[in-house]
Amino acid sequence: MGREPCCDKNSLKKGSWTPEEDRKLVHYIQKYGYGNWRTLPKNAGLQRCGKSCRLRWTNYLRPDIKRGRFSFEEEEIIIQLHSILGNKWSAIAARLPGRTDNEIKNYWNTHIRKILLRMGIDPVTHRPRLDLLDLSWILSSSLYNQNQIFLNQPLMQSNEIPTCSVPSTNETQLVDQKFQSNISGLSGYQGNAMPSNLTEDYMPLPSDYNYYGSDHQTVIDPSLESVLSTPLSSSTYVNGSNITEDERENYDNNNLKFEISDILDINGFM
DNA sequence: AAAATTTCCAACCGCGAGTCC
DNA sequence: GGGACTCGCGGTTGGAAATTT
Repeated sequence: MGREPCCDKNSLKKGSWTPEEDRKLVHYIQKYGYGNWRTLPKNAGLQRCGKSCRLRWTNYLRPDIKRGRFSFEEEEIIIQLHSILGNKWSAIAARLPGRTDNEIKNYWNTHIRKILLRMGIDPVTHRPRLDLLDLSWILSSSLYNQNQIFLNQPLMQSNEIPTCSVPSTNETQLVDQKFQSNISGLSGYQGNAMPSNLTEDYMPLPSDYNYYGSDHQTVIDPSLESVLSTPLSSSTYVNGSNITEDERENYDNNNLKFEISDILDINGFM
């Protein structure tokens, strides 16, 4: 009748793993493999539940795990796949060699989700929502106060449809279209329900631009700088060349100027 | 310098699907 | 056939580290 419980929970250790426990787990798996998580802890001399061992191995100890910050390309893939798959972290992780579902999930929740919310994008639907846009952040930014770049930025191309000052249903749609168009210009991102015929008209950004990367907003608001930052790696590729952190930051900042103004026709709200 | 607050992420929890007995 | 179990997944949390006051 059934199986024995996988472990006696009362005698098991919980919490952070010690280097010694890691060593035991790695040593055992290297020698015998990890076929049966139920019996592994006992055989390996660990006072842990098999579930905890599996998690520790798959999320941390596996030799093929890539550690360090996510690259532009990886961030692009995550956003693109999330727009298609939703919170299917394991499915997303399957397409990012060396990254775990837990790591991607954490990165999404701590970095990307915040960026999308500040930009007025619903992180669930990947569609713009004005009620999510953090206008206070835009208006209080040093960039706006000092240079009013948002206002001076040429918002539209001559062939674009002008927006009116009071958001109407049509304008909401237009903002939506402009938003999707800009997002679609970012390499890799396609979003949902993007009107494909608008793409070229509304694509002021280079094809290798990354919209999430624009959250390196030191110029806008230094307090937000860390939002996209992850430690360790000191350089990143942009346009096929290696750049420093500062260069990446500047790159992102420059793109933000375009991005916010294009996403929202700020003039219409002033 | 210290306290308070925020951020980040490793690890835990609970659930559903599939498997075992 | 069905209850007990494993496995894998996604959501949540605890606490360390970083940042701000």
